[in-house]
Amino acid sequence: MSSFQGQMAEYPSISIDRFDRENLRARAYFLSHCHKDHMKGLRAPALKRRLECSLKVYLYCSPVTKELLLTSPKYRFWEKRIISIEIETPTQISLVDEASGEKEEIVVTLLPAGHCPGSVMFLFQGDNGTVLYTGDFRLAKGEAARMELLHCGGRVKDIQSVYLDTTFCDPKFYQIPSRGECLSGILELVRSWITRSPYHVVWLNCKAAYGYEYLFTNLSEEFGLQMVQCWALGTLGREPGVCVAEEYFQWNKLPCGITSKNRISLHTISIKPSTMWFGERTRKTNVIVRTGESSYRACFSFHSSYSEIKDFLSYISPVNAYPNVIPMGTTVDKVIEILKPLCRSSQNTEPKYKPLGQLKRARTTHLDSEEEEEEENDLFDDPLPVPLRHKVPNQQTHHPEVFPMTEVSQNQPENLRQSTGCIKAKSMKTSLWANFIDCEESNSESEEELPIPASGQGDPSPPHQQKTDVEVPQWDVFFKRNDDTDCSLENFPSSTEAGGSQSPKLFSDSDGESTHISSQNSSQSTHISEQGSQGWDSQSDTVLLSSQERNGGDSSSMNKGSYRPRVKENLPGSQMEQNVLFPKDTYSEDVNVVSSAGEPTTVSSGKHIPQERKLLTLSTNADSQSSSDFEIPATPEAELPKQEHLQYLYEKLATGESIVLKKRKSSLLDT
DNA sequence: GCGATCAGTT
DNA sequence: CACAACTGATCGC
Repeated sequence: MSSFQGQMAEYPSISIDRFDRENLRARAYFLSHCHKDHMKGLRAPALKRRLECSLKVYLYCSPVTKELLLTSPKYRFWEKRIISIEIETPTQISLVDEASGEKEEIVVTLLPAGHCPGSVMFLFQGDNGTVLYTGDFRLAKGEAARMELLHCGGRVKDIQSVYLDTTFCDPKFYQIPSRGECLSGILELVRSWITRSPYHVVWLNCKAAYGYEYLFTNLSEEFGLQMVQCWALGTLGREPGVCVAEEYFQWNKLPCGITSKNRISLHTISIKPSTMWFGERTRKTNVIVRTGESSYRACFSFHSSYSEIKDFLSYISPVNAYPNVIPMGTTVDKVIEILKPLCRSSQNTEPKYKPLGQLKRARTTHLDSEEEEEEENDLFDDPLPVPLRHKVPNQQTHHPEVFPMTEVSQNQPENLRQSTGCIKAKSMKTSLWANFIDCEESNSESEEELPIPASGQGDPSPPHQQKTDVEVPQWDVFFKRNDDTDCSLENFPSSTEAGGSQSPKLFSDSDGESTHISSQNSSQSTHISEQGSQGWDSQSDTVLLSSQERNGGDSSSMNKGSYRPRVKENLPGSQMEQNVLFPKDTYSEDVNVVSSAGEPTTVSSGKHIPQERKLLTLSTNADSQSSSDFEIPATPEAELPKQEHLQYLYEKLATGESIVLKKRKSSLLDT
């Protein structure tokens, strides 16, 4: 649970993930992801009033987060005041103090955080140095090294401070199986069960949180599963019997495998995702643990493990690191004690490790007895004793295209945001729950862990530990841009007035290297700031935004076709598929049966379901969301989505409306 | 009645 | 096992 208070020492005029108290005075707000503990005060009357008075205050977040947020009526008042910023697109924001007129420029870059759909880290660059706020994150070892925009000229950027997700920053959480490992284990368990008969089903018993989309997507892809969602919090505005084909089972009986009124008995196992960890020396065991006759716990984590945190931080090697979270059972001091040795300041004062080779940037790496072990540490495997570890090549020139101002995504069809049943859902809640808990809790916490798989017809062999890393990303998609020599952001120019030249229309430098958009005092027009030789001219991929007021109406023309998203995390296909599986929030009434062949079917009575299709029952609570920023590699044939497509995806992601799941990802681009 | 907070639950 | 979110009780406005 984040205990970050919202402000960073270097840039106190902005607030991140906190919107109360001091933060009410912020010049700009940032939201890393849509989890409640990062949204404190976001819909409080105090902030609402502030918005009404301070027309230049905006909230910046990823496009997916924006959609997720706006799907809830409670946050709808933000609609005109949110500016979504594309992932990995450095964007300049003018922070204006409305009282004094004082202005500060800052460049923010959103980096995928791998925590939940839309989750990002914020990299801020400005007069007070470069700082990184991670929000909540789960990044595998080495992933920071693959993030191009954490680098500059082939080196990791000079980062002053990192505000770090330290949820598992405790040696007891030394290792958490990777998503790939966990997925493999779950896949195997699911496979071993559902292949037994058409009536063997799996109930994925997820708690109220979104972030499981990675799991669902992969499961549905792997098995072409039909998925029936059990919206425990009452998103079903229908009679239970209507939700699922009658010839199969009674909706409310599904999770427990009780024989349906009419005929067929289902054999159900429940799989409950939960975090499992392993100490440094602990032999990793199975990522699946049997907890009962027909219940399993499967490893799944939204946060980086202790070793992943250390890998991340030591790679970034900031001057300072501040914990955003104090894990249970530990103290701030203990966490800082862990973080400190990974920071540059510490290494400089007491170098524990003498560099043996060439460094592009002075950076020592300490030897931590409890950490340096076997294959986990790749520090010394490389030819150079202290490898740079960044994998950003000296790319060929890739001229950035004109990035439009990103608030264009404000222009969404209202109807997409208006999910059905948001009012009804509430009233259905009770009865649905009643139906639901009617089932015996096959995953009850009281169940003992069963060391030996129970026998019987329904007994799947426990899957073996998975060693395969199924999540090896295709990193080449990261390397297409060329800004190798583009370090200008590291030495961010002093906050100069954007200066003379102002043009009413979007402008792109002739050499394509730099496009700067800055909205000045006028709320009606957009101006180009010629940055001249201030260092800006080499800032490819930088979008300039102002936190000042813009009218929504003028932005649409800015977007059309001019923006070019990165492939990496914006995999439209996977988002779409995830979307299919995740009707949005409490506002969706649909129960979708999704077949691999296509037509997502809102299950209604009498709909025939082919027998050979398996059913995977998903139970989540209402806030489950679509999509994921997880390490889903780009499919080789994936194309760059167009702006319209992306917009469509973001909307769908947030609303969770049924999206036709055509054959595979690529086809989704064509909707 | 609403929101904030805390404790307990899942 | 934690996490994120929910529920209910309490308190103050």
